[in-house]
Amino acid sequence: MCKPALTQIKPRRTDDAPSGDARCGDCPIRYRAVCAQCEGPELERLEQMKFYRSYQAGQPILWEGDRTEFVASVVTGVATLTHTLEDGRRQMVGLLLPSDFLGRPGRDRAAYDATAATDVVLCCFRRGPFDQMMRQTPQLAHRLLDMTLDDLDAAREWMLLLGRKTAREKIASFIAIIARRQAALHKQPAQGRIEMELPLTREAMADYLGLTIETVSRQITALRQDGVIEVRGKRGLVLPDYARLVEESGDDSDGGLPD
Amino acid sequence: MCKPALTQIKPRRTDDAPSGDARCGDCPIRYRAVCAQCEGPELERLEQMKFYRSYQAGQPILWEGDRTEFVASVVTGVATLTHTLEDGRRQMVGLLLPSDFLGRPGRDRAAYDATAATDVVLCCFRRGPFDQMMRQTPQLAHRLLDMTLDDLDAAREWMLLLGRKTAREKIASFIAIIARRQAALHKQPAQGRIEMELPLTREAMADYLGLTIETVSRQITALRQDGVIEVRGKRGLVLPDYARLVEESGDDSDGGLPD
DNA sequence: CGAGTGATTGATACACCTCAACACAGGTGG
DNA sequence: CCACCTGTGTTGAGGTGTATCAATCACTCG
Repeated sequence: MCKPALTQIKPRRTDDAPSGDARCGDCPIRYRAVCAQCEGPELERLEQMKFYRSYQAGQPILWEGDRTEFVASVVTGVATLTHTLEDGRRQMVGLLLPSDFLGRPGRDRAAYDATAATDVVLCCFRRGPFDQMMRQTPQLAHRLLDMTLDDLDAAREWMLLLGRKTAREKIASFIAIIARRQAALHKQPAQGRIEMELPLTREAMADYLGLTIETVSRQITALRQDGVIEVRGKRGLVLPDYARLVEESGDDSDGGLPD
Repeated sequence: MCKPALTQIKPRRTDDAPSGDARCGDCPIRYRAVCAQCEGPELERLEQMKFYRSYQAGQPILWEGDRTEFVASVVTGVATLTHTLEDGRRQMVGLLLPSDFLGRPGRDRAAYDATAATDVVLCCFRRGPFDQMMRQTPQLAHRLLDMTLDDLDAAREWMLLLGRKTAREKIASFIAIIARRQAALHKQPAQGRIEMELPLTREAMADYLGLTIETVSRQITALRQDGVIEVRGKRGLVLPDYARLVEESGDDSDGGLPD
């Protein structure tokens, strides 16, 4: 049905970033991440625990089945979660943008491959101490529950896309989701003319949408020819009219991923 | 891409079941539902709050956008969550079996349609009191977090199915999931010869798997002709060899839905 | 320059959808 | 009792959207 993954991840590794420089108070995701509702002594405790890690675009973060030593928040960049079948068919099952949470408390093995799609900085916590703190800190557990419920909603929206949308609608939906989340970063509503950057390669988009690279490429070409999008290089896009794109996506009420 | 939903839900309604008869101690899902880790006074408080509702097969439980007055655990039967696009394309996004939780704390509107696939009994809690209790009872919040994380894992497994599996693999995967969960109810591993009952119509299966009714029917016929399954009436199935079915499903390590 | 990677485009194949007819069981009413 | 209807599932013929296979292009890097 689709080609085995031939692409080899480059084996280069980034050393851990010099840890603990940044203060939580200055953190760009301070009020959106899992730590959002922690203050005072609790924030202090997290601050003590945390350490940063950086990954270059294309680097693996975790392999399915690996022991996980840490959980983490994405500070900057984009990471992906993918499932792989024995014969190499791959499906992306999660797209982690800044403030999203990576890892599952109470589970010591990764359920999916995690990969850096762009350069990524993670704010990590060792699993043991973090689990312990979660048991003692209700607002941390509540925040994580909220975020997980948002993830579940996003996953279900995504299932609708995978199961019932055409290739053209899938591409339009994907671009709309990215546009909305980039707009949300600047605290603006997505509307009118938008310039944006795709955070994924065509291959990763294909894995996200349950398509092949070729189909992704063809549909992008088609949307360009129909004036729905303009293409600027490999990753750059201009949306002359966001509403037009949403029309193409198959649903106006496009809920989509949590911001 | 697929036909608008023409099926009309029969307008018959069941009155609420005589509430509060059953004691939590006798509940068949006592140690698997959201209340599993509550004891003593907490269980007592839930017991006071709870009320039962019954729905006949085919009845709607909630419409997308409805105000939700309660959250609930499925006690017996099977319910479904579905998303619908304006043009009528439908995708099931959740399959709720006994002990699964319905509803989202902290949200007052339903995000999807919920429907009784078979006759269903729910153990309900009014939203306000339940939310309040969740804020005061860490083990309740933790249990719900755990269950939500399981749901998220299941949704992601499902995404792999929707995005990358063939029709035949989808059918085999679905049957395997149901077989495993039915086996789990009897606390047995799924293996060898299994007799089972499909809890869904062909239409609901199609909505689950992102297929059409016709394709579902054809693939079941094909699996029957290949000796992978035997068909007993509309809903009955015999699996001569569970392992053979799993082979057909595309993945041996078939994680799937939480039990 | 050549090698390598990511993306585009074209020709063809086929898996699944669409439309349509039919089978079968259960219920209802004359 | 049988004719009729309705809901559910099966089967067939044909069309189409996307995958597959393959060639080429644009860029970057050594």
